[in-house]
Amino acid sequence: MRPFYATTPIYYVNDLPHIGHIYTTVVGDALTRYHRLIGEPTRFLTGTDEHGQKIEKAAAAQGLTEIALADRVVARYGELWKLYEIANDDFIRTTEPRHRKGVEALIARIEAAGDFYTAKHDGWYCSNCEAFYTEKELDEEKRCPVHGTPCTWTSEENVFFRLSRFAQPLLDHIEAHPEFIRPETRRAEVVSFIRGGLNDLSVSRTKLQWGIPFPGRPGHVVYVWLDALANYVTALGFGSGDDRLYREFWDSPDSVRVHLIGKDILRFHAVYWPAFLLSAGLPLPTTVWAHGWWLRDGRKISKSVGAIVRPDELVADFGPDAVRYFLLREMAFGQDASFSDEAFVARYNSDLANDLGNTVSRVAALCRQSFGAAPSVPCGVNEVHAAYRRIRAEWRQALDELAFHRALESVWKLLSVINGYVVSREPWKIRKEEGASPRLHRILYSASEGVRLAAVLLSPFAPSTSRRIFEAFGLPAGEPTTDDLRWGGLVLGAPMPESPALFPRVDAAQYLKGAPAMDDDTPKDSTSTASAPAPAPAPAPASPPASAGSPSAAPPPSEATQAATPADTRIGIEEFQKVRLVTARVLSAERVPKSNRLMKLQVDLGTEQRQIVAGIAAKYEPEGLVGRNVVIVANLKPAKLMGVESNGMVLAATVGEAGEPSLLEVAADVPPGSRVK
RNA sequence: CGCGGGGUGGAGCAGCCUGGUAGCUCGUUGGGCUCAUAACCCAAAGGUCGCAGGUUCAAAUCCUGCCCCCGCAACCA
Repeated sequence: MRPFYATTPIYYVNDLPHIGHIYTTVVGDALTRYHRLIGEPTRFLTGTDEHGQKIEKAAAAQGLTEIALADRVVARYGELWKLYEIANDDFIRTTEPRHRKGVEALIARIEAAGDFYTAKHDGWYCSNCEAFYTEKELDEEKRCPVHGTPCTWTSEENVFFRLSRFAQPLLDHIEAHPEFIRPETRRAEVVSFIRGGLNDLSVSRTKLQWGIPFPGRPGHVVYVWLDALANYVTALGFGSGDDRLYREFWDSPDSVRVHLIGKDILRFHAVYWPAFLLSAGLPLPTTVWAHGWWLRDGRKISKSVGAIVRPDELVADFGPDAVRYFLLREMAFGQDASFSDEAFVARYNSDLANDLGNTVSRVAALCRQSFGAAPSVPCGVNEVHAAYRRIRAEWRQALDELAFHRALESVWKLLSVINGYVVSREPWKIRKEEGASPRLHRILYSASEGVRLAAVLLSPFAPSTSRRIFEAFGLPAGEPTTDDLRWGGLVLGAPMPESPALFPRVDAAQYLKGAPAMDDDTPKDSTSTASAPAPAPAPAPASPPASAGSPSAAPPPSEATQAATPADTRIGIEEFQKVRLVTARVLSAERVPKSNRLMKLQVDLGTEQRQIVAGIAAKYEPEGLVGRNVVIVANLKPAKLMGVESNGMVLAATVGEAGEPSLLEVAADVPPGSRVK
């Protein structure tokens, strides 16, 4: 019995929960449930990363204390995980005393190993990333490559970690443990990164207060990543008086320790974290598993159809298991996958309604009609049983490789075998001819037992659906155990309650049309959102992965956090008049080189001529622009876009999801420079 | 040389690590069944596995080069 320990990254509380977070967490939950099902001691951890400058700033901006801000987001995660039936054993917050103690203990060990030193560190610092960049990484404006915001030349004394010492040990470890970084492509990525040379890592900050004070270095706060990564052991009681869990799940030769992460935070988990552990003389994780990203397939049909359906809405409409199933089935684990409403509804109808739901109700109905209860004569030799043995092996192998999509495929194979079996035996005919004969009992026993076992195999993925299936066959609805994986668990003659359809079919066309319509028509009076779990964090096309937040992670979150405040955003006429709108004629237009959106325009304002850069190149051709009479904002401060100066702004309507521009134009006889108001 | 993903029957994908009859879902066509959520079962049609070389008895799979799509980022002042 190898103890199994799975973790998600701890999520940065400056970020709202999105599909990436949900995905990683659902994966961790399913994986842990699987290991529990096969009889291993398990532990599943998730949590939140709450320190760092971004939090400090965000809290200040909202007039809250940092901890109050974090509390809010943590509450949200709590609801979300409940909604998705995430059975995490623990939830760690980096602001908890137990975490701080653990971090101090970890640092003490690294310190004792002599792997810290203090040095003056200057460089270009991005406060969003909380990281330094080299000249090379910045553009001429010294802007951060991640955020595009200006970096500041900063000079501070930092504590450094001798990361450079660990290049070879890490390579050796990776070499000796093929399962350490998966999938393979990620492993190669890390190896080449390490071979490129490792610089010592600055692991303290003096510019902020919101963090764990660096032991023995007054004025220094522990760098967020060193702080955050440590959660995987601090949550087990590392460095505390009671480290039993730590000894069982981490510091034991048997235990299997899996970090599930998004591929964007690979470096932190596969290089920095193991290096910290090596230095501290602690065991490394068994496997760092980097999954892919959920991309949004936006362009299939016109934008009005199937544009945006958020996981929240899907859960409301279809239940958490449908979403869990979709996430785990649709993505080949490790690769990117795309999230589209069409695919969701298709899977829902064909897999969940037709295959799973229908098979359950079909077999259950046959039993009820024939016996008014579960079959009471067992059967041990039949094709369902034979197929099950094969399928269970496939299922296990797939799950041991974290190939959730294949494991689910196996379960569906079993369903198909059951359906084929039922058709070939035609129990409805037997019932008419022989009544409730022993033969009929045996046949329906095989089918029912197949359904029960399918539900057991499905339980890590869709726990509540499994329970409902058990109930339908009069079985106890608890979490299944190893014994339940054996053929023969059906309770003979158990009363079978009438049960509603597991997954009622939906009309795909109607649904895809209907869903966005609600978005468009309803003028969103803010009160109507009350029933929806969370206002959708509406960001762009791709859902960034679930990151343990910070440096490499997603762009700064939108202001959606404030949500629900129906502030009066109307302005007075005076304010509007500050904006000087005039008409202008386009004299010439050319694309800005290397840009796919920017167009450089020379326009005539009547009294003057000026250059404006507009983000319309995706839609308009230069030739088609010349001579047009457009409306511009004339009194806008000049700015540089991709190095090209822009003196004003061309007005255009923004159409649809993609934000396609449609130029505002006025009649040809309006002279350039006419005031627009 | 910014980072990354991908090109496999009509659509969406798996298989590639660990070479050896090309597989799944949806769709199409024909048949069956009527217990079941207009669900289910059987069968069929449909593929130069992006291109070109190479390694090999054998390549979708390994190596080299090339072409093409897509996402992110940089820019929609």
